[in-house]
Amino acid sequence: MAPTEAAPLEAAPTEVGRDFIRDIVQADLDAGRTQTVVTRFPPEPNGFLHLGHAKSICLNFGIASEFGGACHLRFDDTNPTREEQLFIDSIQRDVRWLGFDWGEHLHYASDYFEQLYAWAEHLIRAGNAYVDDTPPEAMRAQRGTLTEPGQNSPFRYRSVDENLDLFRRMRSGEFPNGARVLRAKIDMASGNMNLRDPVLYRILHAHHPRTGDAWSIYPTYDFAHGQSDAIEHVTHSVCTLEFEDHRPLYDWLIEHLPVPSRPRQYEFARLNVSYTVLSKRHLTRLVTDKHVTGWDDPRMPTIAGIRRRGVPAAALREFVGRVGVARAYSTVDVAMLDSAIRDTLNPIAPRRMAVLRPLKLIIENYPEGTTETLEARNHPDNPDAGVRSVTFGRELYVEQDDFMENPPKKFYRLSPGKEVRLRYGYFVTCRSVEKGPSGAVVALRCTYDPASKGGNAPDGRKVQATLHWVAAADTVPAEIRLYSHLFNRPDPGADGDALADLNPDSLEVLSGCLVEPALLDAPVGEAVQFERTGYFALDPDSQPGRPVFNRTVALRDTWAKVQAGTNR
RNA sequence: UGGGGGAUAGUUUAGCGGUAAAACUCCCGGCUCUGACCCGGGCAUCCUUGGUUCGAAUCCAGGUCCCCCAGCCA
Repeated sequence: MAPTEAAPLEAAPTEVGRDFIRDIVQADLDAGRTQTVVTRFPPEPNGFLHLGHAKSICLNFGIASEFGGACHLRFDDTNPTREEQLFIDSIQRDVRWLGFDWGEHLHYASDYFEQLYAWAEHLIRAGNAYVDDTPPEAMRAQRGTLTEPGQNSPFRYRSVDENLDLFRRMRSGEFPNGARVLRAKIDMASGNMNLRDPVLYRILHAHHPRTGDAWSIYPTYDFAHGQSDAIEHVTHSVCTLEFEDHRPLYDWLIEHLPVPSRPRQYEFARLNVSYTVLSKRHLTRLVTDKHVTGWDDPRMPTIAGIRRRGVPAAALREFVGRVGVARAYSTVDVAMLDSAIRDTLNPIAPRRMAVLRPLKLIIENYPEGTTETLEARNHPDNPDAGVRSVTFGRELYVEQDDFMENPPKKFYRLSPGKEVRLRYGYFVTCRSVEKGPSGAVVALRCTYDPASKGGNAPDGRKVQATLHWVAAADTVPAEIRLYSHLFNRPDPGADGDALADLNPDSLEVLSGCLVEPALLDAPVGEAVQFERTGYFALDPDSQPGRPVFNRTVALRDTWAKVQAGTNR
């Protein structure tokens, strides 16, 4: 039977049930509760975006594109005392780099200040909000505790007219910071602290990056967020778990205001990653206290730092996809990130040779004063990547780690009497070593087998190891920066101050590295594989003829594990 | 007896009454002109105690542990 017409008329089966939020969206669509899905990514522009934001960005923009909807980028700029244009710019750059497009939908909560203000008056008129003159400390005392109900403010029963008058005067700038606030009149005895007459507006004589000095009062997050969602017709307002307690307030405001749409808030567990921190507070401190060189320090878990390290956006998306979305508190092993980076880079990264810690190798039977050109593949599995020329000669450099004078049993690499292959080159055998005054090996004296040119011996004999190398006659000096975990424990700060857990060795700068000349053409930020070592990307700090490379991620190193095991 | 959430391998996640699935890590082995990649194999008292059921990670009841909330931050 040839079921020629069996192809379903429906488009490819929608990928349903990938996580509980997508389940909800699908169900809303199926039930007709939602016509077009609208999500939003709502950062406050007070810092750089990090891995945690990447999860939220992929979720919100991902849902929008999977369900044929839209995702807005909205700046939650309701607190001018901590927000800067620098962050607004960096956030847009990072979201774009991650591969997402908000189209026409670049919004700011500050765009809605006038509307929000009108709604505040609406609440006052309905007797649902009041101006409170209680000083902050007294207000805190009146709020009660987790186990005791709060006390009503003495200002709670002001007349609508008085409230309106005072609120307008707050707006006009008549009162100093902190003199009064506008509060929702809900329930001072609620078990949910957010419902104990939450503050909706506060007086802030501060210059706003976008509205300048037009306002002397600013809405709080709670008063701005849900209403902004409603104005933009956001259908699914996805945020992290710590806002769960705010949902009843979110809903209360939506229900008491004449908003144009009915958004719903859903929460998921925020991302935590081992050996790093993802709180703005900590990241800001790392930058301001100069524990790192900046927000884009390659050790930082920021998008900018990760990008500078050489990680492609696709790797971040892959990582986020592997991590999943759920409501359970969790900390992802940073090894999962590394794995996603390697898996993304392996099929596409061009191969090059670079010697990080050079050790001279002299081929005694190679004709002096001559060199030759060999062909090296740019990718082992992809012939389309082509080949390049590398220079071979009598004097070469190999990796110090690739030689041991007294090797342990499982050491495959070079040692006196041992034969190995130089990648794309010849078989060489170590005959003797030269030592410096301190007794350290400074050069290896070897012989080569001219018949093994290209990497294979005609007699079919095998070698256990293939080493990368660089020719003394044709090499470029480079600086290479090796990065490791910023913190030296998987849960920084678990015992107190996270900064006390900083890893003092998170950056190792290698200055005497030698790389093949083809690397001079490497584009900034795009990782290449240094064979047998790892993925590296050119850093903007590079000078002409003096490249600087960042290690994006190391290759898996089974030998290092074996060694670590035997040393124990 | 404040309110709100969460517990599935070392780590994330799937499972939605039919006898635990995937990725990462780790261990063993194979392959290899990268000790990479790749390919085999291994690694789970489903927090706990009871109950319902022919059958429970899934349903019910009671415990335990963990997280969030007392900003005029978001």
